[in-house]
Amino acid sequence: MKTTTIYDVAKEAGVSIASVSNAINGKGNISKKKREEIFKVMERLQYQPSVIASALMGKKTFTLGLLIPDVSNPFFSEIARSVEDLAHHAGYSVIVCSTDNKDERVEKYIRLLEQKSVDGIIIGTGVENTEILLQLAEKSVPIIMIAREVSAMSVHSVLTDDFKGGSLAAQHLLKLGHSRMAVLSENFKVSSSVERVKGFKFALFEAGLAIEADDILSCESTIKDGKRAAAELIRRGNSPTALFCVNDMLAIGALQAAKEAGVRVPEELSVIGFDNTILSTVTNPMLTTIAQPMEQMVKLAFDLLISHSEQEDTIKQRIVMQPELIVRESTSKPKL
Amino acid sequence: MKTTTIYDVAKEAGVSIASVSNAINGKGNISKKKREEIFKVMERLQYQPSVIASALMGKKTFTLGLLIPDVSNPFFSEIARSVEDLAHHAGYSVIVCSTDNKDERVEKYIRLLEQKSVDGIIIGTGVENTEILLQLAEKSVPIIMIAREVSAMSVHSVLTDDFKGGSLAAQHLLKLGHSRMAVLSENFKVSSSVERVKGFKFALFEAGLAIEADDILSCESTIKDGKRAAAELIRRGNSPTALFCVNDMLAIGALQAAKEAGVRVPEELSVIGFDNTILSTVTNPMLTTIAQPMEQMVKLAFDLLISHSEQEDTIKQRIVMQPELIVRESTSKPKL
DNA sequence: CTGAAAGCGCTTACAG
DNA sequence: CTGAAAGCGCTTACAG
Repeated sequence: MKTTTIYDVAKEAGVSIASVSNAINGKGNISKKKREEIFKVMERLQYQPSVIASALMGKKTFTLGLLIPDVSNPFFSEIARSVEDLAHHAGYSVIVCSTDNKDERVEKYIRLLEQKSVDGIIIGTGVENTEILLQLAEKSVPIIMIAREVSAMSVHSVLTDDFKGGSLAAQHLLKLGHSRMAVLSENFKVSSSVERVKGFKFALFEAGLAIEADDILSCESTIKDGKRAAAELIRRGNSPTALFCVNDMLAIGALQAAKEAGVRVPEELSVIGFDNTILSTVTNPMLTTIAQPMEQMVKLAFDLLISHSEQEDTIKQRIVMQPELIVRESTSKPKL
Repeated sequence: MKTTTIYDVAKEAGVSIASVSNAINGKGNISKKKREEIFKVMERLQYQPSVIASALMGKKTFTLGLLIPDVSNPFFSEIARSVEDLAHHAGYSVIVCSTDNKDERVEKYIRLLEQKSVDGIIIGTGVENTEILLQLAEKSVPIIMIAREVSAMSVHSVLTDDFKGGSLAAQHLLKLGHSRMAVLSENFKVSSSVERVKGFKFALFEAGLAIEADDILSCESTIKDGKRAAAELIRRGNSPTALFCVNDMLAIGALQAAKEAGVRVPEELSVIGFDNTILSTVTNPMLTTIAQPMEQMVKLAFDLLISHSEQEDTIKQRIVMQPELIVRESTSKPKL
């Protein structure tokens, strides 16, 4: 079926295509009468302007790219939803790109998004080879980082104070009376994880405690991996009384490992997560965790991205948000 | 920064833009020498063809739309990931559209997708006013329904045998020895839910049992709603020994209600869900549920959509997949 | 206030 | 094998 074009409505309305275009965009001067006439015809013909064509004329595509490690991970799917809602509200659509934290995927996706002339890219994924992003930042497409950071990058970024978040976790555990703690960390290449661990250690240090290198386990970021690592920790015996997990996935793994080993949470082992994903409300016991103000972060990021695309030369901002402790059921005083 | 166009590489390579285009698309005949020359120049200039421009010439946009109720719902975010992977592999990107099962959002998104000339739309969301879809089906953009159905629609669809799924749940409970059961159903407008409940009731009927109208509760599809409905059921007293929830979200709500009321699952109340989302492995007890073969379904849907876009006239297919019972910890024999 | 014309970056017959 | 030219559906100066 032939789609109706601006020519069809121009002919039907007895005007030039320029007038139709002007009517649509509220540009130029058109007599009220003609405008109304044109709108009527558009309606009757069910005319839909082609954003493809108008994009080719240098207008926006009203499409945004969102790079995240994995949409099927609740933390990121929640981000995706927030982005989508804001975008939709502003007339944009969003192309979701799951990178699995693989640089090659990042690169491939970025190239794709460039070819499609997206109006901006929101990056919520880690990148090892920061060259990729630096190059991208040089180009014309506006980008912004969210919940991730690449050092010394000249791009806007909005993130949580991960160091503070780690400290918060430690302080909570400290206050409950724990002194022997362990941590499950994601792959040390993820900057946010590193910061969280640092913050955790620092708070311990301030309290006059130290954490043994042995008690900091590194693993991938899946439930399964968290479970494996936690199981190992438990098997070792002489276990800590509390476990800080750098994200909720790992914490859930830890919960499962404890359950299998017959270790009661929180009575025998307190577990604290990070991110406050929906998962943390679903476990039993429900997970104590550190929340990032994701909705606000997404809002800030989005606004920055969109306004940025208007005024090229704004100074790159780095907005840091405050994390918050959410106490639920997985932490308590250590058993004597 | 001016982006480099086909003209730039043509000039640089000393050929016409037609030759560059031919080289890129492997069309026409170009001497090997010229082709290589051209590719070298493209590389050097970091030339990226504009899909916008080529789309305007009637080529594909290599963009797909995905309509689902909510990306932040694990069931759908898993679908989104599968779709994305297949799409990416085939060179497509996907625009994710969360509809909240609202017709107005469906309409708005569809219009947006049309204006962007997507190559196809995957619909995994319910629609009340089927007119919307019927109209869409008349148009040129190929569509396919997944995990949802709109009666009498002349579109491809791939779905699970929800009736069978409901029966499976009932049979499992029956076999365990339950005779007094209740069901938590989503909004009766969702076709798949209706089928599931029907299947459940039918299996009961075959076993010579009936279910009282009172014991079939309808609610929205959130954890909170499931919790509220289940709490009501429990509060009523004279409770059933088993509860079939039409999806995992509701089942989780039921688990929470039981926990709050001090009703032990599965000892005092068996709970069975539907969808086998990641959530069902995270609860404690882990959720017995009915799985849909989502990956296969997405694969079939995707292939159908893409091939469909090539050959307009294929007969509309309706592919039905078999559900599977996944027994975990939330169901057991009823306490005497 | 309105329209003819050029142009966005490509692809595709069509000559040569 | 190669290039000139028309055209995809728009927008935007520029005349009138």
